[in-house]
Amino acid sequence: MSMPGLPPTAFALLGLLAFDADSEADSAADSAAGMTGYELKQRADFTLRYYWVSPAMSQIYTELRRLSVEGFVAEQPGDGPTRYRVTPEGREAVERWLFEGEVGFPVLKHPVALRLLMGRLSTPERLQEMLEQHLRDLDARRADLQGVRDMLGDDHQRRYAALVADWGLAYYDSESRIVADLRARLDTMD
Amino acid sequence: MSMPGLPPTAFALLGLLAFDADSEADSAADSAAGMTGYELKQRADFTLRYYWVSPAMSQIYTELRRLSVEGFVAEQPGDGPTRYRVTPEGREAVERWLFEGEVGFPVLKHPVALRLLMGRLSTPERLQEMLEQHLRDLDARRADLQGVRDMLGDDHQRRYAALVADWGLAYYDSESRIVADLRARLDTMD
DNA sequence: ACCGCATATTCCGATTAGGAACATTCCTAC
DNA sequence: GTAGGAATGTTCCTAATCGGAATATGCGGT
Repeated sequence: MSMPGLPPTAFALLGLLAFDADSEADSAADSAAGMTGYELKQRADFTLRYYWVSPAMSQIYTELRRLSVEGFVAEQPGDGPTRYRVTPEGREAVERWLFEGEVGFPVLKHPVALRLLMGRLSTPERLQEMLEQHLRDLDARRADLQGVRDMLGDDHQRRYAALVADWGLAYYDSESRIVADLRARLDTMD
Repeated sequence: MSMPGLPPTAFALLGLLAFDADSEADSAADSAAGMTGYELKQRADFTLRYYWVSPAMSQIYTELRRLSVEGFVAEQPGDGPTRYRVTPEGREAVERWLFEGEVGFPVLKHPVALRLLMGRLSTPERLQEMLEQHLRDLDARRADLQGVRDMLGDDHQRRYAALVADWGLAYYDSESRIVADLRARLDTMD
């Protein structure tokens, strides 16, 4: 019950497992219950990476073991790979976590902004190039996320995921606009 | 010369030191040259935290020692605290780093989006509350950054810092707008 | 039978995070 | 002046996290 100890990533994984359990409840005849660590990694790379981090494999398994100790997930070592399911306690724990304690402010690690900050030590041409590249990266990332958004469709089960995907898309659009403006300002700066 | 080894934070600090050196060159009669680790921490908390991380003290001193080994900063152990200055090699290293290699895409750790993603496990009321709190946090953060921006003024030396600060302000504004829209959509969702 | 690819898990070293702990100096109210 | 507290300056420790190499094990195709 040592709530404070679990890192957000643990709850994120727990959330994915809860989601998976709910989905499988519908498409009943689905072979095995729960997910393997590998599958969780896939899922995390697909959805989580846009708003959180894409956890390393090592971390996935670390968190799974920890969640298992807490009784929030149940391991099912069949003949094949180990499958993990959320327990009722686990589900309760995520729900509690969702509205408990400090949510905290987003942390941004923005290598482009960091370099622009030291613009004096570079040249306008190089900075323009860097921003142009950033715009291309933004386009690519936006396209990826749009793919995710399309896949979510208007399925009621996934409406929150869709909401957050739209948030992300709007963010990328806004960032592109801002960077375009910056490029214009850079031109008239020196 | 082991360039690849140095983490971005090291270059960020090196950049701050370079900036400091340039500033002191103007206001000549400034007592001691260079900065102490403590001062660097302050400076980092003031400017770097908006686009990068606010490095822990331990990390500041770790990086300083590493930079010293590389010959990118010079330690000056006077009678008081140790002061650090960029060396010409250090300055060269930042400049090289600025246009060399992969810049990389920003990484966002967004606890609010993460929780909204699991909205199914919460209630609309709680989610609204969370988003409202996020809007308040955004306002506060924006105000802080505006303070930084005001301090930068239109000093030619600091024009890039000002540019990046404006970027940040535009980002906060956009995020606020997006979240307000999300709140409206949430109301009509269930 | 063999190749290659996706799956599945463990392990390791290096970084990073986040402060506690510890001095020292500086300022300010009494 | 001086006692107490705030700011300065540095080290140290523990945990978390990263990032991928290493290692299996199936499974499908030829």
